[in-house]
Amino acid sequence: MSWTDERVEILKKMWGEGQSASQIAKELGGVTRNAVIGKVHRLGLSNRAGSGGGKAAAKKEAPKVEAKAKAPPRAKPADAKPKEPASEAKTIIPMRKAIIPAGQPLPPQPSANEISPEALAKVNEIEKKSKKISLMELTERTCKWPVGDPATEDFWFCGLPVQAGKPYCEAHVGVAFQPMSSRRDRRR
DNA sequence: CCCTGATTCGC
DNA sequence: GCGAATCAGG
Repeated sequence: MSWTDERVEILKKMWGEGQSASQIAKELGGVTRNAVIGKVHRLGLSNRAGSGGGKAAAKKEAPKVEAKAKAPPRAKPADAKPKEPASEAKTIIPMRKAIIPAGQPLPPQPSANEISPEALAKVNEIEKKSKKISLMELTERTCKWPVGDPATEDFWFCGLPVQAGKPYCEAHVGVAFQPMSSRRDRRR
């Protein structure tokens, strides 16, 4: 496949809409996300926040001139801390009080100190689908949200896949961490 | 592990 | 110009 005008247009459009490179690649077909990213760069629109008139694109220099040989030195931290989730903690629901050091800006203060009903409903749903894994089955990419009573057999961990470095699945993240604000409006 | 974009460099 | 391999991060 080659970058025809049409394909480039689609690329520009989708990239402008904030679509990810992989999504664009998938849409276009015949190209990988790397190809898309490469093209984006070549087109000079890598920075989605195009400098509309001013060239303030001062990025940090990356003097990494690695030899292109083989066997790159992969850093392996080998760091594994299983944390300590269940322990006489029936109600682990993190309640975020006002533990903010005074004198801070606190820009987005939505005065909503409750867990959104949506999030709760979501949790109820996913808990049905939860994998009910045990403590030992927890990995870095399984939701560590505890469900049930640790003192009984009715206890398990959600176990659903987490996304980024978060300890919980998407739904539980929503309950654990108060969203800065309800984001129900989408710009488009 | 999944994902994201950024960069390099042989082609 | 192209994009796989790699890097860097969530």
